[in-house]
Amino acid sequence: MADAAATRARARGARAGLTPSLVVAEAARLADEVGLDRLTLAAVAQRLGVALPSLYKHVRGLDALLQKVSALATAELATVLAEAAAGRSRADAVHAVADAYRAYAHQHPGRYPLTQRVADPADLEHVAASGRAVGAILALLRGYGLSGDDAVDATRALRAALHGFVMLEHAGGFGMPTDVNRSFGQLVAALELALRTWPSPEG
Amino acid sequence: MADAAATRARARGARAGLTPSLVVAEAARLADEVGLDRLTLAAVAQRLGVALPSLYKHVRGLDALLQKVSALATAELATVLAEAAAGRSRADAVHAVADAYRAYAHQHPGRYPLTQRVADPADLEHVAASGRAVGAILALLRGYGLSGDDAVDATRALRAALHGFVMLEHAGGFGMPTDVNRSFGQLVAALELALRTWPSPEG
DNA sequence: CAACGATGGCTAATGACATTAGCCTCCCAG
DNA sequence: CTGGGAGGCTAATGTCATTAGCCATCGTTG
Repeated sequence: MADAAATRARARGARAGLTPSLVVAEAARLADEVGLDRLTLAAVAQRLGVALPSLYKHVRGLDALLQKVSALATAELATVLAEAAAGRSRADAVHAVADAYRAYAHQHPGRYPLTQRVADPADLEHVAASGRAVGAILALLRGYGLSGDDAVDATRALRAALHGFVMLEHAGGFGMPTDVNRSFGQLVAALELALRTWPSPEG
Repeated sequence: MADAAATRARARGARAGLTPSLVVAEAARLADEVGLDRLTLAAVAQRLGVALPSLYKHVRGLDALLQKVSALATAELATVLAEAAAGRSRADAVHAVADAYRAYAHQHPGRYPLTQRVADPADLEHVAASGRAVGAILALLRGYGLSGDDAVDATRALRAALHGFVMLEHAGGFGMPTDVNRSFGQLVAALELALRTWPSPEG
């Protein structure tokens, strides 16, 4: 493996050539492979072929690393959602965005939960990514004529439903063998129905 | 404090009088006070006035303790939901159960997330508690004439929405100052609306 | 082209935890 | 009153995060 060769080379003095971005990218990959709970600085260092403390030259510590992976994942999710919404509107757009959201969570089970971390206000890229993600949802709602507090309520409802579903799904919380894809479609359809008469679901 | 006195007494040989239930109860209390992430065997032992390894006479280890707290919390939540549903039906019942669910999550921020752990099939009490919790939701749906796969879909939708909302809320994911109670009410109303025409939200 | 200083590796030390092993006392059953 | 299980304990081990401090490298600069 190239890693072992590189490690041997560095034993003679060569450098590993790490950067903060490389460390974050490897951490994100690792999280998806082994699970967020097993994302450890020790494991990241091993995968990068360096000793654990070397990582501190690139990230402040474990929590800062998680926060950076959060920023990365949030940016990725925002892009995925925006692409799904492009060229669609109303029910079509809602289902496309919902499916894209769930697909991202499935493809990146390790980093997905980190997308729910609140951005550090000092991390402008992270803040911007969060804004883009919420913006993708808000854009959906414009098709229903929603804005202001109503749009905030509807955004929260969509986020809660999507997040809750993929979390329960990933936790294995759906015991019954009943088709999960169908359940998800029903949930999204239910919300879409409500959007049509928001904010007075009664009418 | 009595704890210190008890500790001194035991230094002379007396026993602490722990039981698995006492340990689990203290762990649950601690989780709510300091957060699930800071629930540690070391902290539980300290609160009970014993050395850390002593806990192993009562629980198999940290993960087993978390699983037992999960069983406790699930049972509590099931009771809360059943009581909320009692004597109500349709929209009245849906809102009461939803409010009770959220209230439990607020009152027990540490143990609430553990209610989403899947029960160990060997832990019959835990399995029963999970069944009661799902049963409380299913009971709601009978008022809408739902059963079979439709009821499964609707149950998943309700659980996902409720779980997602309280998780985002607790994570501080709702940045805007807009009234969160109102948002929750809107979400529940939206789902209730969909239940009326389930499983074809189109109609 | 050589010296320099910042950069990016490293080892060593510390401290929190979980876990296991093994000891010793208490308390109850006989 | 006595023997043994139950329920405490200390000690040892291993993993991990974090900090301190060392040293080689490499780009820059005189």
